[in-house]
Amino acid sequence: MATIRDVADAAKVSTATVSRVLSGVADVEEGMARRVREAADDLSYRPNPLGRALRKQQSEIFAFLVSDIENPFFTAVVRGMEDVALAHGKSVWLCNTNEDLQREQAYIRTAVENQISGVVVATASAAKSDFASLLDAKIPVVLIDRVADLNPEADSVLVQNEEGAFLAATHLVSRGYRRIGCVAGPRDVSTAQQRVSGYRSALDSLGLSYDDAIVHRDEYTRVGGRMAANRLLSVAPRPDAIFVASARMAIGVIEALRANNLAVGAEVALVTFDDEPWTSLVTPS
Amino acid sequence: MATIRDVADAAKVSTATVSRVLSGVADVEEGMARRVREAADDLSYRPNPLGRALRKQQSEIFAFLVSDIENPFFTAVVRGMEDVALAHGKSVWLCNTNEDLQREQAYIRTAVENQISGVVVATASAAKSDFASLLDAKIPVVLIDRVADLNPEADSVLVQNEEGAFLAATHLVSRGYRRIGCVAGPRDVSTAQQRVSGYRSALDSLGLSYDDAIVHRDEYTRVGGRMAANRLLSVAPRPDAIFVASARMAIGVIEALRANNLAVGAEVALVTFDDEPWTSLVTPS
DNA sequence: TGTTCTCCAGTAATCGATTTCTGTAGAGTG
DNA sequence: CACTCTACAGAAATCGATTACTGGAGAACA
Repeated sequence: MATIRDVADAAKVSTATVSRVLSGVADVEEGMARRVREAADDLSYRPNPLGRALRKQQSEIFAFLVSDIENPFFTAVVRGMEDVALAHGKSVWLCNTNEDLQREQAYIRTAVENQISGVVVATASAAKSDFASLLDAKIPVVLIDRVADLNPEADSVLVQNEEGAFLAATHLVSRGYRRIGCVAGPRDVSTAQQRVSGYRSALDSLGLSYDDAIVHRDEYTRVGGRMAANRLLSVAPRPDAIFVASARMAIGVIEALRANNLAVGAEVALVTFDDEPWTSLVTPS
Repeated sequence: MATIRDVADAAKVSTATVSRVLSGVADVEEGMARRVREAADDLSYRPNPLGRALRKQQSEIFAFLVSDIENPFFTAVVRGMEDVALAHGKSVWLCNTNEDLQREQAYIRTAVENQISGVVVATASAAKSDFASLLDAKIPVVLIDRVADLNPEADSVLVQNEEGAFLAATHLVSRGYRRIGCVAGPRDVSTAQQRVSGYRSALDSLGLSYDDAIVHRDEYTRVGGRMAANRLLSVAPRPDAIFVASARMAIGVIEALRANNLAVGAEVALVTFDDEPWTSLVTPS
């Protein structure tokens, strides 16, 4: 691994000149500049990112704090981020917080310490996630998919959760279902709140009453879906349709319906948020 | 952010002593050591990882080079790696090579430059992936899921691909199917080679002949599965069963069968490698 | 008492870059 | 011709840690 010293010696200039030539921050006499570029090329010199970050107090690395790496929605986002970052010569550091606030805080601390140049984050908790330490360190933050109550000023890229849920519930009503249950995500995740809210306002606007007994929350996972569905199906009178707030959960919900010998789409209708590859395989799709 | 200088000043000792106390490499008089620990505590000092890595020529970061972040198999691996790394105070840097050799090489270069302390990798190509530069830099490498022909000495954690494929094909034969096609992964990925090999030896051992015309390879994706299946279904005589070498591909295969109005499990039987959540939802499961 | 050894803490070098400071050569001006 | 200004390159400081080297104090021993 060649260092800037090696390049400087080969080109018979000082390290300052090498730095100036390669970063182009100041004018350097052309003959000298050419010698430097040739030496750098010969030695296939690449600046040591650690030395550079230490001095500049800023690394070339972005972090993506994702709440659940197994969620296909986020993996798709990762791919996009990485394409853009790589095209700009930066790297993406992917951190799985696992919906755990402490783990999120640990990663935030690591990001600050490593002088990460920017953070994209899907928060673990709408109410309790806090990015003040990043903002204090002047590290740009972009929220994705989920908002954070403590940092309302942060930039964000969101899904139209409320509108989507409204459409889904409206669809069920338009097909004649009247007692529509809801399997939703955790209470302190913003997307879960918004989807329940959209579901509720659809019922309201269509003259149906909202019934808390048939709205069940659990984790955004297959197991969470199954457990919420089991609670939901034990309520009398049983719902004739279910709006599920996540495709991950929908797997568990369908399993629960089958375990109860309820024909999906006939005895109990189902609409889910998200789009995962397998949704084309079930009947009805 | 407190630095070692701040701690040294607060405890009225030199930075060398602070370093020695906190890392415990040498004996320091107890009164002094206590002052240092208290000062570090008061200032909630945490060593700057960049400064440390630069001096020690070794960071506290592991990298996981994954060939396809959207593959649930790898995301499950990521979660496990992260649990262990975090318990040891290390971080995991996740890099999606997207089955692209150039991207893999770019990430390897970045890993070397950042003096990463270890790399786990699912190779992009069995024949062409090369980790010599990591090994030269004395960075430990562990291969996961896929082997690399150029680095046969590397440690690896693998799946029993050949055995699994053997069992799957044998299962189909035991159910009475005789013309068993195969939808496999890319030719230069080791898992794909091994799964085809297991499929083939099952046919051999059961007295069925291997027919290259009904073995079709494509990318380990839904689209790859659909395309391979379409090619497979156009062969006469048509196979009465298919061994699919990946669950991702199986989604595409099932779609192709349906598009051709072939009842899955009746007209054409199907067994797939892997286990994804949705496999319980299709009929037969 | 003088010499050697051990213990331990401070000084300074080091990792590899960037950037401020300093100095020199040549051009421009009165 | 003397002075000022500009351009540009090298010297040195800096980022924040670790660690080799240095040196002083006290113990051990002759």
